[in-house]
Amino acid sequence: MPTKRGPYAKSDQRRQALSRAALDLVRRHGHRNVSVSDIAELAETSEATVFYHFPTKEALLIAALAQHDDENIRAHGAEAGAIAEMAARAEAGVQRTNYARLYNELAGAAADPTHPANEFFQSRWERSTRVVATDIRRLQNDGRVAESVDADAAAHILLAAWEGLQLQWMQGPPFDIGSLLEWHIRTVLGPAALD
Amino acid sequence: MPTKRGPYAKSDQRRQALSRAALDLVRRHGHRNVSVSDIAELAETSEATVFYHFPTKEALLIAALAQHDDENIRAHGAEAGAIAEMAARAEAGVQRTNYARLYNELAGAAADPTHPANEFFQSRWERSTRVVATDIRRLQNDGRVAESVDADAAAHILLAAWEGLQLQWMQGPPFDIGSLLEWHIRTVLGPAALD
DNA sequence: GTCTATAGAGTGATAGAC
DNA sequence: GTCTATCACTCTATAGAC
Repeated sequence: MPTKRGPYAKSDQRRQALSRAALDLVRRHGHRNVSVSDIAELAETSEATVFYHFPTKEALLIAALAQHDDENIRAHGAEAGAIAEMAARAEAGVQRTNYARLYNELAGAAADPTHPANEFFQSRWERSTRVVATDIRRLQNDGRVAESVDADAAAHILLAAWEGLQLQWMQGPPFDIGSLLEWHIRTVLGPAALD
Repeated sequence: MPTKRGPYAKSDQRRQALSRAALDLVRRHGHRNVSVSDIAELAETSEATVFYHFPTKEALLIAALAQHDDENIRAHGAEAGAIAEMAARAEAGVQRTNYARLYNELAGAAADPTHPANEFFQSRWERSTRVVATDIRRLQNDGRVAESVDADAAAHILLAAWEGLQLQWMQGPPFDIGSLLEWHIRTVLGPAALD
């Protein structure tokens, strides 16, 4: 992995600039209204150059998702970042709506193991599950969740339900996602989990 | 809504033929490997004609999803169809894998309310929730599920978790989705729900 | 290693013929 | 109402210049 001062410094910088530009434009206009040449223009390079650094438009959009995660982790620390990432879809505001739409579409497309976003989502999911399971074990140590609860299974299900609920919520019509999630957590982990 | 003998008979037939051809090709090759002209060819018409009947390739693919549902409902009856539709993603085999990939990708894209597939998924989701909630109430009448369980909330959460699990399962690596679902149902509805 | 020029395929939009 | 011809745009692939 080359660093900023390594032999691939220029490529790294270009890729970064392109990821940032892509994320910026996606947030403002939505990924369907952004063309590769728009991104190239904002990053002050040519469309052809973009396709030297990224094989497809999709690959560039995946890099934009990763860029978003990086920003969150940088802003809130690694663990907070991992939790924040799970909440990404539930966030409000136009910026995040457009981001979440890209996220959802790529998450669906990544159901194909050969899809370039597959690896990204797989490791993201794995990280999220680990963080939540750890949190559940902490609650068990505190005596707020019964020892009989299978922390891994519970983390798995809680995240899956979260994911499904957020997708459904974005497809509308609106419903109270917060209370449903709370109800679910108390049902799975026990009534004292959120106290 | 014009019927087969109404004034738009020809258009209806074309649309049907195109939906069928699209579904057929998607199942065999995956939607990313199918071009509109491939579909036109199989339906024995021209690419330009396809774009007269469907505004975009995506609209045609949505019609293919609906075609799949229609076939299921015709084969298993309306209620069985509604249940079968929920299981769509968990189904095995190459045919259904390719179908499920299209389903997942469009479901994610439909998180945008302006997306043409939004209405399709919204009504599908509404139907599924209704069927499952009804089933839960039946179990309550039979005394196998406690009356204290909120049937609507439970149906909501069970379907959301199902959706999320299946998406995650398709993104791999494999895990035992069946036991997780069973565990979840027993946790939410009570231990006797599946007896 | 980095970038450009260019050609090709696929998609989407339009005007007009039947 | 149905269909065709045609064009513009975006994305992809490749060969080669710097």
